[in-house]
Amino acid sequence: MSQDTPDTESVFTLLLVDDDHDVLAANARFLRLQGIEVVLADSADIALQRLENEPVDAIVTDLCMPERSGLEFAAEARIRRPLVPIVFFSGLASVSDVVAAMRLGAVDFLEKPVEPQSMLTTVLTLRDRYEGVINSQRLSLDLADETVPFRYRVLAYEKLLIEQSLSTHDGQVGAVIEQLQINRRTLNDKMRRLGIVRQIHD
Amino acid sequence: MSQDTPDTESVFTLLLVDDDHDVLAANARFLRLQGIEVVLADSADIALQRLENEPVDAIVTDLCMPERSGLEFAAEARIRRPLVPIVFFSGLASVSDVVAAMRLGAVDFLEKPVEPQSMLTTVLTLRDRYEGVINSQRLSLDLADETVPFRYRVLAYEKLLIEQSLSTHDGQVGAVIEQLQINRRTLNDKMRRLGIVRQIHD
DNA sequence: CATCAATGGGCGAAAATCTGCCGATGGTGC
DNA sequence: GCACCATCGGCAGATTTTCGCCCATTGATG
Repeated sequence: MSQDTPDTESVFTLLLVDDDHDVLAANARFLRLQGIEVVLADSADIALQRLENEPVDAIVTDLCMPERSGLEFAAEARIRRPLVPIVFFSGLASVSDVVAAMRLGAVDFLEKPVEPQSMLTTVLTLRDRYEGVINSQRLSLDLADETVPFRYRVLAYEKLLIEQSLSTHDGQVGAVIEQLQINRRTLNDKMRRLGIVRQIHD
Repeated sequence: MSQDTPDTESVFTLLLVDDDHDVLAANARFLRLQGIEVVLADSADIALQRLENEPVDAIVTDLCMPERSGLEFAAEARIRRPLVPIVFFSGLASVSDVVAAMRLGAVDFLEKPVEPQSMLTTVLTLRDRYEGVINSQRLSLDLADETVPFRYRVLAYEKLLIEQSLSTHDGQVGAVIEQLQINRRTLNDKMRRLGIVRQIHD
């Protein structure tokens, strides 16, 4: 509802990962000047921690990092937040790196040196998509915990999908049925089982 | 069940696209020797025609072609056959080309000169996946695609969870059972249904 | 060769889910 | 009031999934 609370649900937050502190700080400053909320991490481990503890809506990460590479990090991040878009950047990317990154669900791949402008464009695209697709629901569900049993994780995902579709269609169940190609009766049952409450905002 | 029957009831057909006739013919001969059903096209236009008129289960195409590039072709192909996997190969691929290709749903990207063996491996992978797809409807892993029906998206997520867990535990099924807290029998069934192949790297 | 651990899979009963049929509710327009 | 539309839910049969029991295979070990 409100918009200037420090952590509303409507704030779009970017997780920026780079082991080079100077580049990290410079990029962060630039993005913040453009009004993007940025969270920083100078290693994959830190990034994973932040990902678990803070609401993150998109990730921009370096590919080459000591200890854990960007690819490994992305794989881990994927487990915790399957729907958060990831953008890579790197100077020495081989074709197979790019393929691997895209397979992990990368949205884009920027080449170093990254033009501030092109990074901004990419991030703004992510934000627009975020605004468009998800309004009220936060992308980061608590699918985080690896100790959560398989069944519950799948249920959480089902719930997320339905809530997402509901919110993009303004609570229209009929539209959800059509989009998800799911039987009406089944959808009703699932909503009740998963505790999904349809709310129409007029 | 079966594995080396020359013409199984489920015929897997590959569409091979390359503007270089010699390369095209050579690759086709090689693949046919391996028992792959191959359909040829020496241009994007021809390929699109064939795609419309003949049953094609996978596409392998050159990226650089006169008139219409591999990317444009793939985009068109995508419209006509959204679920057919596409593999690109090219000698001079830029990062942005690879990104564009993967976005168009490419499954892999091979670099020229293409080793016959690696092309074969890729194609065989496609065929295996195709077999799995036959069994459990279709499962082209696309967690982001919103046009994919609910059920398939959930199945894709289940597959992702299991594969992730498998890979973090180095293929140890026992560890997966423990982590996901899933019944061993159920896991086995799901793996078979979802076409998950456990691969141990020693 | 016997044994053990890990895994895959057939069988079948129990459980869960899907889904068509039908009635109920609430809002809108005539 | 009545027709219409969108939605929800009970009921029950069809379908799918789960999972215990039991056995086969494989690879390592004694």
